[in-house]
Amino acid sequence: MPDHDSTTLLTRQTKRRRVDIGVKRTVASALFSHARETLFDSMNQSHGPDRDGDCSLVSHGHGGAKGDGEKSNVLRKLLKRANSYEDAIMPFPGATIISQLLKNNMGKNGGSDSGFQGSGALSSGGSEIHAEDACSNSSRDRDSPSDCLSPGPPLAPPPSSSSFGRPPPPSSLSSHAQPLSLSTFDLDRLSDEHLRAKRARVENIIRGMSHSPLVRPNGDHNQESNRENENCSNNSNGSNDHRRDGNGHNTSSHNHSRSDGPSSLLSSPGSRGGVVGEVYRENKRKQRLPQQQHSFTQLVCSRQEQRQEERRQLKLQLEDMQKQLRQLQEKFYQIYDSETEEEEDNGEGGEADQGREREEDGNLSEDSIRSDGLEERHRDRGRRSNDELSELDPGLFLDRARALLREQALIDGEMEDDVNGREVVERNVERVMKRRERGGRQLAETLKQELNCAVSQVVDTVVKGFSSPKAVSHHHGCHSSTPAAPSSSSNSSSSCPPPFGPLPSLTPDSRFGGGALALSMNGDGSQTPNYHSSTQRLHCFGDVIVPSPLDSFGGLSGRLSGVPTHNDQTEALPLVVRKSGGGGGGENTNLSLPPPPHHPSLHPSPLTASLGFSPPSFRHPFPLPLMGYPFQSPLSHGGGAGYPPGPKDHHRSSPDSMDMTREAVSLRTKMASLGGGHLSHHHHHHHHHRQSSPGQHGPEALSLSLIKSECGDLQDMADISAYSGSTIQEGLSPNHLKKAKLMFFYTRYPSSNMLKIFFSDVKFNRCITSQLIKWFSNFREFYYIQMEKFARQTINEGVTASEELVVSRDAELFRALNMHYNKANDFEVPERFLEVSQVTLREFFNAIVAGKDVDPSWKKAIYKVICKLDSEVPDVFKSPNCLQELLHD
DNA sequence: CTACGACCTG
DNA sequence: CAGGTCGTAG
Repeated sequence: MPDHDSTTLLTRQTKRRRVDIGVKRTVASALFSHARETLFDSMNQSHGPDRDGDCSLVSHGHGGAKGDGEKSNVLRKLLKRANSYEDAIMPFPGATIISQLLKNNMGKNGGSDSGFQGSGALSSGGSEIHAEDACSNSSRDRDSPSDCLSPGPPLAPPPSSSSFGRPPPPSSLSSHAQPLSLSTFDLDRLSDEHLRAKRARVENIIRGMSHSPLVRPNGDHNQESNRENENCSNNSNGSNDHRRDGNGHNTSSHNHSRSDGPSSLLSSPGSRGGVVGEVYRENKRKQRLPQQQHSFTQLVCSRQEQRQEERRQLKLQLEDMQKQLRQLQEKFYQIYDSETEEEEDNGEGGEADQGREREEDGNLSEDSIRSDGLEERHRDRGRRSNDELSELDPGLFLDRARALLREQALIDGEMEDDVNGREVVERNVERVMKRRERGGRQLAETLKQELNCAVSQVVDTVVKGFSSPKAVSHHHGCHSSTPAAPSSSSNSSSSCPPPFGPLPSLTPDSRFGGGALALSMNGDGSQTPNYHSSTQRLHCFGDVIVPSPLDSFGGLSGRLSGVPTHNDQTEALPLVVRKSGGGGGGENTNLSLPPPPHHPSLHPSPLTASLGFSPPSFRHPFPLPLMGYPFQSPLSHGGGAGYPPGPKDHHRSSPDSMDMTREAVSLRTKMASLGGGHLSHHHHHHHHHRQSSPGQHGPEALSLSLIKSECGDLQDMADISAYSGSTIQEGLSPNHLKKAKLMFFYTRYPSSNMLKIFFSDVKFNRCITSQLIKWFSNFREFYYIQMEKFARQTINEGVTASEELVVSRDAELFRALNMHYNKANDFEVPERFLEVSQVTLREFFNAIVAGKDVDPSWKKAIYKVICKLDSEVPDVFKSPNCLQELLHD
């Protein structure tokens, strides 16, 4: 028998080789990348002119394109300087504006806490920003001939190294530190007097800005300045350096040590090093020197003032928005809290798990949980006070959100970034509106996310335009090399998932079991569908996952010293997440996915924005409970025994068992399971399930969904999400699987129509259908394998006549089959199945004996025969409760 | 092009 | 069991 097998196998094996793992992903990513590109383009366009304008401002009279470039550089330097000052003032230079805003809002609760969060945001967001800026800078530099090194390699490496090097370092501080080192640019030529005067002015301005609302345009500036420093300051022995000894001394020698981690905190951004770098700098200097300091100062000042004005306005707007957001969030949280409490009872038990579940609930599956409790919420609504209701009303929400978004968009427009921002906003709004029509509640959920995303995006965009109008690179030279797919996918996922920080961060934690750490992550990563190289993934994890979780969870975990009230966290989280999530933060959410940040993609704002709206499905934080959940578990223990739903879930939940692949694989099932438990009858179960599952699976689900948006089409996803929220439950549960197995005793080749009839309790979509079909396909596979195996076995045993073959209930073959399709043995296998099995076995036997198995497709004939042996499936199977009825017998 | 099935792989 | 590929049929 072995001979046959081997031959056939060999003949067949020649073909398949998986080249690409992510076809579907490609599609999604393509979308993202496209969006991103669009964004970038628009950004560039808008900024390009802007840039020139800026230059003109400065350079008028001094003439010459070169002059412009030089001046702009000077300006940048000045700005940088200002930023550096700010940094000194600001606890977390790297923090994004949003985070700053958050801090402000949270300010009441406590500086320390807010600070912490900010730092968290910084770690992830900051790095990204840096990277982005680096990219833009590099490109920009290229523009000016004299100013830069050749476009190629020299420039490219630094950015990437910085981006990669930074995050990994355990302490988020490292990221902060970078910005600080900015001071080392070469203004050596400038006289001290001038410098001081300038500094004083800038400082004043900045202080003023920083004092009130922490909003500061630096985020990008820092990055930019960093870049600048890298480019120009390396050789500066600088008079400037005296202020920051740390920076000065480490200029060239320590530059590369950034990646080393903490030690590099104060080190300057790194020189491109080498002779080339020196030459490059020299050129720069020469260009700049000729310029007149005075005019510079004035120009700079005026420029600064203008900016300040704009900033102030922006600031105000942002603050407003933040407040509104906060309100919304609070509302949500209120609801959420109440719900969670209700559901809390479900607690699955183990103390050990408690902690984790909590975390997950808090962070990760907030949304999911909520979505689960949609129905309950509805009821709750009735109980809630009117004002709350009004607040919660989706319509109101939407309106408000719209207004906010529009406002922001307008602002953006002023800033010249509007095109993109607006589009993004509008799109988001539109989407929101669409959803509204679909399902009220879900909407709210989504809206929340949308708002966060949109706001963050807009803010980012605006800020960016502000802080680094010139920084806008034509292109992300760095990115170019990056695979669009990965970054896009990750981004997409990230962009929205983190409606409230928790989601993203949680994933990582839960997934890796908190203690997992980078190492374990790596392992997991490898299993995950390949989005990026393992290395990249690792980086991502290190970057995103580690830092953000801590920060975001700080409150929950209690790691943070003065964890403020729950509310505080909620507020802060979203922002934090947003930052990270939005730009790179998204990565958090994706966590599992390769974060865009690492890649050159680093474009925080643009990417985020684009991602934000792209895949609606991604945004859904739905728990996507695994199929593991028997709606009847409570009712029928018997059924449960066979497929212990609980166990499965637990198993998956456990960090060790976390098998990305499996998880990913089961996406469809999970999605289906969303509604799975639900069946009209047992709402309780359903809820219970959800609760437990969301926490446990939330992360996976998210990542999965992201990974395989496949199920597809956005359409499907949307449908699913809709279902989850609505009464129409959809999804395949373990019970469905069991039912399918039992049905296999009657039919081996059920038509899709039949499946629809017999799984009427499932909302059918492409995914579900294909999944069911796949199930039966798998059943058949097993069935035929067994048949062939036993046929060969009997042949080997010397049986010569197929007539001797009889399949009885005590036959080994039957036992094997029964074990597979009726493990619990609680179902009486129809006699017909025995007959069919016997026929099949004999067919195989005869075919093998006849030597037909040499033909690669020798089984087809058998299939043809067997497919005609399907019998009617009892009507009982049409009932959703069939399992109970059948098994009880 | 989609749908479906077989086959292979994990 | 699910994912993927490939081949085929409509």
